Amino acid sequence: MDTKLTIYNTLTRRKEAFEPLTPGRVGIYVCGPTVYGDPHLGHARPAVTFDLLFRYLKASGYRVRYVRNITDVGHLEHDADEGEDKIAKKARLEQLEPMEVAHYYTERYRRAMEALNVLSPSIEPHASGHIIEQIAFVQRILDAGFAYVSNGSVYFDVEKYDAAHRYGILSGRNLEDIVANTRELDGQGDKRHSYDFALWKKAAPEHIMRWPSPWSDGFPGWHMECSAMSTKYLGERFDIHGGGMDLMFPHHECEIAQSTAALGHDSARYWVHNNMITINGQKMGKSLGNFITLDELFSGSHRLLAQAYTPMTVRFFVLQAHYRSTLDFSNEALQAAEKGLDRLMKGIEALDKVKPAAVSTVDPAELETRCRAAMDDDLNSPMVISALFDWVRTINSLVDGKQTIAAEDLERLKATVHRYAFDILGLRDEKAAGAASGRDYVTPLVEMLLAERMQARAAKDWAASDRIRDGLAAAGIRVKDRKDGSDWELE
RNA sequence: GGUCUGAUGGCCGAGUGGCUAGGCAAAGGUCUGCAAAACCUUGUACAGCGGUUCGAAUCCGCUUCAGACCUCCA
Repeated sequence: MDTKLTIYNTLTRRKEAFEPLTPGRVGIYVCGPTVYGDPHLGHARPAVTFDLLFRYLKASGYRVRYVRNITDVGHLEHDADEGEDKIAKKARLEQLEPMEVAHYYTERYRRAMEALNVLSPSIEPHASGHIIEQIAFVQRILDAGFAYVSNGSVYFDVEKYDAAHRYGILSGRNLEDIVANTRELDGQGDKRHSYDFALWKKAAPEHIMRWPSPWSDGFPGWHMECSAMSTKYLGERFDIHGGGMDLMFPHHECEIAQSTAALGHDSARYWVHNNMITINGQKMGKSLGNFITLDELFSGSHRLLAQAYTPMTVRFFVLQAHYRSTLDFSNEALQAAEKGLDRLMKGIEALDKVKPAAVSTVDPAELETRCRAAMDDDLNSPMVISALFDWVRTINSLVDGKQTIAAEDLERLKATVHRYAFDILGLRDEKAAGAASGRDYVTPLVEMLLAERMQARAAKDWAASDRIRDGLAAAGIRVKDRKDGSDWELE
């Protein structure tokens, strides 16, 4: 709780000191995925970004309730009469139950998140499980006079709201801009104005996903779930609301309007938005069809991929850029991340080889100070990584004996490195973990062969030595000679 | 068209009025029977043009270019 965290608040367009509403506790709501497709690289960005925030707040001593929703209903494919739910549409195409589709992709999403070492949120509410709350929320807005019923649907009255509270505070738009720039779409006959948005939609006869309500059999509008569920689980006021920048308008803007209309005040204090991942300079997204799914990334099965990348490489890649910058995908960048991560992990492993000395010529407090300052400065993970890399060099010089460290400082250094690399950045030493499990199995064999090779080398029988090395290499075991023996690792 | 971001060395990517970010690649070196691996050393870049300043990549203006949102999107 002793952080001096500053965080960029989209609402005010500046970095602000973070002060929780309730001392020692933090409530966070983040817009999660719409589960009608495989999670892609773009989904990794907010997941990792807010995981970083979640981890840092927890590591700083806060008790955090982190709510990340699953959207399994409510997003319209098209507006108005064509209002066929995305989930329902896909379901019909594939002859599946909507919930079957939603469940399938929810599981896929969870698995991908687990692979990325993204912690499970405190609560992961489904929109479909909160229809009652959403209906109640719509009713509150109606009661407050900021919505109207039209032909079985309920619409938000943007004009009336704007007069009372001003619409557009998050995205920096005013109503005239919106009027001038909102396209008139077909079939909006039920709305008074094109910029009004649906709170409840009456379902067309063929629409599968539908629930009874006071107004019609239908389904909630696509901004409703976040207002209803954040209020239910975090209260009428909570600390942080996060999501991708592309959600700022209209989604988050409408959320603010809904909450303010129903509650009389805005609910989230800090609005935090991660930037996009781009590919060839363009946003990666389903609408552009240029996205790479996480599974494809992990398996290398996409025409744009030169190779497979481990989940930790992807995580590290995301963490190497600041969350508010765009991050451009390329094989070169992923490969650089892969190698960099490898170097970092090897450096951390080397910590175990450091022998304590009587005095320290290095001060691990420097690392702690730098990492903390970086995290406090709007979650600057690239700076944390930079500090860790500087210390990898220091660790290597400690191993070489060029620098020395006392036992107490060594423990402190280990604790700091682990805290930032593993607990806060959420990295995992995949190779070490994989090797440990594989090693048990093959160790006796490999050790025996390496002993043979040692003898051959001692006898300067290079042919025999190389034969053993090549044989091991063919089995996926890389031999690394040292002065006094050999190390080996599984590919 | 409106609103808003950005332009950093071969690549990715931080930073920000004066001090080496970092990673990858590259070059050199250490080690080594060879190889691999590992480690060490090396980079003076900030779109262009003006302006403010003792000093600007960092602030201001203009120009050019790129992107995001304005429609579902992480």
